[in-house]
Amino acid sequence: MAGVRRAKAIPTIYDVASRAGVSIASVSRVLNGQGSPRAETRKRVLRAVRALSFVPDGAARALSNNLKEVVGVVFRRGGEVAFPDEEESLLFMDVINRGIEVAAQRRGFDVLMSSVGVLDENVPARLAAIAGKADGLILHDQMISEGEIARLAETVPIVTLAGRPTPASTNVRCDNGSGMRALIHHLVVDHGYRNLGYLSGGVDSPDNLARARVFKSEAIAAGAEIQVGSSWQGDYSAIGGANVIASLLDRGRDLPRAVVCANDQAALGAMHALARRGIKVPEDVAVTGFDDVPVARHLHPPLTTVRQPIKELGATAFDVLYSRMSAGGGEREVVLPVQLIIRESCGCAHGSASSQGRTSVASGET
Amino acid sequence: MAGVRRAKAIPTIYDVASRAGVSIASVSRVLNGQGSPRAETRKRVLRAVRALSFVPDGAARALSNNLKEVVGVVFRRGGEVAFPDEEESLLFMDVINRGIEVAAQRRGFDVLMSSVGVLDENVPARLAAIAGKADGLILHDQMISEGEIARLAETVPIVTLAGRPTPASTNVRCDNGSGMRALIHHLVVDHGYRNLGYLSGGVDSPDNLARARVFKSEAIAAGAEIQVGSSWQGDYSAIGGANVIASLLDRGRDLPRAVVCANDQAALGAMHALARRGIKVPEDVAVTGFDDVPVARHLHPPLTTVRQPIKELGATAFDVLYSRMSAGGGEREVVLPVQLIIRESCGCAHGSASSQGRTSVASGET
DNA sequence: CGGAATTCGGTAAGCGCTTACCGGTAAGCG
DNA sequence: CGCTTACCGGTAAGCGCTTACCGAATTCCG
Repeated sequence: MAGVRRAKAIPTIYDVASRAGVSIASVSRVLNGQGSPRAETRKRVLRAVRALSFVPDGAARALSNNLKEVVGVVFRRGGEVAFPDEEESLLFMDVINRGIEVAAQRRGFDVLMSSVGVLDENVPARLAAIAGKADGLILHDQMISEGEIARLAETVPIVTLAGRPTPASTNVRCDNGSGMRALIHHLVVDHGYRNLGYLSGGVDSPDNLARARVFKSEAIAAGAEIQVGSSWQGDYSAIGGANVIASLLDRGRDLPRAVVCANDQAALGAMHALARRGIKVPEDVAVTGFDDVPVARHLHPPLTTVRQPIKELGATAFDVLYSRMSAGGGEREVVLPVQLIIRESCGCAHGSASSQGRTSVASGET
Repeated sequence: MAGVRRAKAIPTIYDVASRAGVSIASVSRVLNGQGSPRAETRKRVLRAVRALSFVPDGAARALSNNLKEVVGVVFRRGGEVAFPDEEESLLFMDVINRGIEVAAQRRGFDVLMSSVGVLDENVPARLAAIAGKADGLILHDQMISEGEIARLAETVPIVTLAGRPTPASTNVRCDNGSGMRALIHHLVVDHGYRNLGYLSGGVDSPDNLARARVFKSEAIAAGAEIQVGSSWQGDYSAIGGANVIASLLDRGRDLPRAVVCANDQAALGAMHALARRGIKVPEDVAVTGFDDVPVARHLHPPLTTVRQPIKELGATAFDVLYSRMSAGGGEREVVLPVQLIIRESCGCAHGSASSQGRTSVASGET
């Protein structure tokens, strides 16, 4: 525990009260607009507040009100950054967080951020610490088991992002199914690719699982061949994506006509690896991503991907959490629509219509 | 004020104590590792804690310890986003925030984020609200007057980023002087440009002022002509930068050989505007930025700029704040070194050494 | 084996705020 | 003019936790 302990005596409500010549109740009342203090009283209190630069202590208010007006957001801090472009992709979460922040602001809440390192042990304890400082929690990724979520959810309302709903928590995610469906349709039907590979993301990621599932069923339904499996196992990172491609090539495997990546970062890595071997994208192999992080449009060629409504994801997470806090319960899952963003890495020509919408909304299972 | 009020009775330390058959003091002691509870006692407490999923209330702890272990970070939420590339540039602050978060983590602190809209009135009140919830404050930008900072600083320690030191607060910034000096040297001496314009940032920004000042003195000392003034007034935004260039052109003014922009975003806007008029960068006009945001290297041509140690800026801000919290007082200003990043927008050829370091450290005034 | 030195752990006093409750004063009314 | 009704504002309890203080139980030593 830190050795900090503020020393200087900062003014309390008692100081204000005595300086204004009223009781602490009156001070509190004028500060919170409760009751109906006389104009005279109000004026004196306000004067004293100003004179002392009084700022009411949030902890005391929270304790008294049983409401902190703080929502905790926990996310994973990545390991090392291997690709120069990767760092900015990390910012995917930052955009979500902005969304959360803006939504929280509307309700007078502030956002308490806390990252946990990939190799931090005792994550549940860290989460509990945050939980104690907040009225509710938003969890990025799958950072703890469902059982642990359930247990924590007994203490604070919880909303997960790109996780899995539990009886005690709501999950907010994008419509992986429709996105992948639209993507495969474009690749197989529009471009006529007959052989696709799925470069997967984290094994335990629900998003990845959903994308993989739809990839398979949709590609097969469209009559294309697919390549999946352990040699196609990535981890959402650029370096992971590059490794998959590199080792496939090292073992002399034939690459499919199109590599569908679980997310943009993996696609970025894959494209690097391909470029290093002199394989042309999209002429030799098409590559697609998922997410539409800002850098996607700057890649060479610009990345065809599925856009997630990133900011809305965050805002929705907060709104759902807020309603859980006030009402309790609530839906188990909220699904936001995605949009297919066609650029050039899929094989579409430079000048062609660069963005074809394909939007779908769902609110049940995918 | 929100109408939320948690209903479900969450367990308190009393519940734990009675379930474990000990006093609340003992519970507190085993939870905080104070005193020397007997193994038996400890075991029973821990069991009860587990059984109840007890999480100590942060507000109560904070109140009792007079330490919240929370640091508030306040930043400006931008207005509308005009250029597609701009959104990601906004993330400049997010990187700083990451730095803060990581440093905070090391001390067991969490970060309370709060943005204030450009047109939010009553900013001081919002700041006070954050101040009440935190042990210290980190302020991005110049969001309130020095007088207000001083007043707030009576209540909580304050560190500003890219602001101005006050008797009561420390400022953390990068070494604008050396960066600008290196840049001008490169432009005038290496490239031989004799005529430079400074596309300025926000008028009241200390960073902008410092950069402008050194731009002038250095360019003049090097024997170059300069263009500055109200027609060169931008506001750090891409749209602002574009407008400056556009209106200069509209009025038939001759552009200088090189446009030195106050930051990367303005440079981005300027390059857009130039491109729209068919003016070639860097052949006709060279353009440079400041900050080295991630997108800088993706521009066409890649942007020559001055790199700020963004993450370190954040980490340093926290460290300084932390020492202020524990010790009080502390230095008035901390200056971090920058590095000139030479890419192509200054006129350097594609294949040439793409990054020439020029680093300098300072810790006083620039 | 008795008294002193230790150890543990319980009791209670806050930390700074909100608010239920109630008493006092002033206004309203017959 | 006396009594009821409102209206203000003060007193005090309590939010959940930490910890100073002290008594009880245990251990140690002469």
